[in-house]
Amino acid sequence: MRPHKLLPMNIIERIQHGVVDAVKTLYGADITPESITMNSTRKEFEGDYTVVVFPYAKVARKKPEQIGEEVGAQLVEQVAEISGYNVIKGFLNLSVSDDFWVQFLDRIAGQDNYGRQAPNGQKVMVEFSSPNTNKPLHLGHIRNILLGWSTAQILEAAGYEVVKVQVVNDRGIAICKSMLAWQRFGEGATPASTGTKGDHFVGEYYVRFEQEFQKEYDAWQASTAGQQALQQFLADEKAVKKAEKALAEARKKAKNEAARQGETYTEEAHTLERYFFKNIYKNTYFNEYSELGQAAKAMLLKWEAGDEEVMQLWKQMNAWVYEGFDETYDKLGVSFDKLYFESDTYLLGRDAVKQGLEKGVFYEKEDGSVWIDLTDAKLDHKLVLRKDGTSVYITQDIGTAQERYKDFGVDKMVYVVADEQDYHFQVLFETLRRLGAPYADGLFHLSYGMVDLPTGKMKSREGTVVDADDLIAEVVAEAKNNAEERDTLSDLNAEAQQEIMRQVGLAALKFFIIKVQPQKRMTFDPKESVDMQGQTGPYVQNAYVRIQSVLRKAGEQDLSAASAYKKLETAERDLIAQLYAFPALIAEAAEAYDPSSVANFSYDLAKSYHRFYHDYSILNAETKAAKAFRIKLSKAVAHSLKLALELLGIEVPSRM
RNA sequence: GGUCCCGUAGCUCAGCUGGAUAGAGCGGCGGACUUCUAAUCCGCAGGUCGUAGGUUCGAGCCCUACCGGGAUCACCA
Repeated sequence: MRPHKLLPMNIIERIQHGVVDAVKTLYGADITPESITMNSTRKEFEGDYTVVVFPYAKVARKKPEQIGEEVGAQLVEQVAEISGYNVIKGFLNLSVSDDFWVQFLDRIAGQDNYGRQAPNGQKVMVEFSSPNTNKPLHLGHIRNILLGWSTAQILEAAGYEVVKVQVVNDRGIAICKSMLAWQRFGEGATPASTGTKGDHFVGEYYVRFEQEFQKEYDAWQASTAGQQALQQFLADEKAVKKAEKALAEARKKAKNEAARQGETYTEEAHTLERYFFKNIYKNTYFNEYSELGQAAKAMLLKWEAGDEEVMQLWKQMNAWVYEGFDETYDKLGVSFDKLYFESDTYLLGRDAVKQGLEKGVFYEKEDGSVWIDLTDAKLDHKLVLRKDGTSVYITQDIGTAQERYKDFGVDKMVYVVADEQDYHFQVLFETLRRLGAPYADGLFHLSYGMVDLPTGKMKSREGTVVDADDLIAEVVAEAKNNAEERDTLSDLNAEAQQEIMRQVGLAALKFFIIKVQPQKRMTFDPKESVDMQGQTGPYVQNAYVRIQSVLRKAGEQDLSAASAYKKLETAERDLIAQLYAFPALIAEAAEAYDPSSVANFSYDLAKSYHRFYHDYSILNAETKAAKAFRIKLSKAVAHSLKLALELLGIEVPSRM
């Protein structure tokens, strides 16, 4: 056996350097290691890694096949870990020695933290969830929360110190609507008195407000004032033309939608009059005529003035909501290091604007409003302070970013926010950059696509929004059905069973959502989300559970015989190679802020293990060495499966 | 109209900095449990990678145009 010393470079880098040397000595050409195209060898060919040698045909002035032969021969000679090669067309397939893999497995077998990088001294903040406090969490929040949590875990594994935060949108007209409705129609009811979860309780009053407002608005539309508003609009040719264009598009969409759903499309639902009242005039009505609108606005003013009664009501309602949110977060298994409340931060940022104005980052218009000119960054002019000196959304975000930097001194900030705010974050980041924020280069908007249902978009107005709590209950119930059919847990007490079903059900839901790349819009089919077979969370958990079962049966084992195992099966090499690639994959996932790649990795690893498990016996392996080796390998696979799922926020049961 | 994102099998999705015959799962069909958990495994069927050009030894991936879906272009948040 060739002595193997631990080398600083990994096998991939060693191959690359070997190729650089070979090309230099054989053909006298200089290439860089990064320029080499290297892949894992495809299953149908022999080998572990493949180097593409087409690009060297020019400098070598030889056929790709010949280059492959020459480089391959030299690599076997020069790189100790390469045991053989074969060439097909321009592809040089390299085999890594079994020795190397066996020793690698031996090395990681003792590492409790394999896959996790040492701290890199950098600190990153991840903001996610950030709900409004006027209604409960829904499916969209779940995607956000899972992405945020998972990204935070991945960054931590990659060596960052991570601070998880959210901005709670606890103020504004929305919560005032809930407050007002409760005041008028609540008759002193509480979550406790009605047996309702706090966030749902408050959400009901928000809905109630909207219903009452709609009633009021409908009546007004028929009134003289309403008809006058309509006539006035109809007289404005330009406005009508514009509306008709938009209306035509809306009709087209509605028709397509109806056709897709097999429903009938009615023209009456899309008249110009309806369009006017629904899409053009509603805000004006709310702000200028609506009694309820006036009352809600008055309440907001009182809140801003610190009116005691309003403040008390506000605190009460938000407290109910937080109680509900906490329950949902608990069920999802997520937590935060710090909460920022909009009621505290909404006035921030004005000082920053003043300083920026002095530095010339912003400019003032004649009316006193303050703007930033981002046209040279291919963006537009953007208002940062109204003429009356009050702030807008982005002002607050500028202030909040600075506040956070003061609080934690982070190097990076990741905002997990849906892609409808892409433009906002471009503007925000560019503005912070110009203000000279030291963390400017570390700003990242983790933008994700909306979640659609098989029936189309979620629309709160049409009641098609999928509630987070309902969804969680559903997947856990489905896990329970599955478990009962299987009857593998009947010797456990009810509590232990329930815990496993919770873990399995949530695994199905979480994996289903995280496996899709963030930037893609995703279709959420409730039926598929509770699937537990195939490419699912429970499938990955099951691989782990099978290993635990084997390990239980194996009992305490002396695994030293494993090093005598000399000839690896293909399935075993596959598994070890995947384990080998794991740390780099985590690093890439962290760099790209992409949890979906970790989900895919976990699935691939589980799949390889399931196949291995099916094809080879572990406890009844042909030799002592094979048995010890396979137990060792299984343990290492279990460790990486567990870590991978942990990075996705998925727990692993030891039975299921 | 300007800008951005997406378009891969019936459905849901992978496809790493361009590399071999484009891969999984679900659904369909057919097999494998007296043997370590069958929430598993194996086989079959299923594709003009939205369309048309271009760059390249080589394009699902890069460039251009177009088509389809979505978002955004507020002194809303």
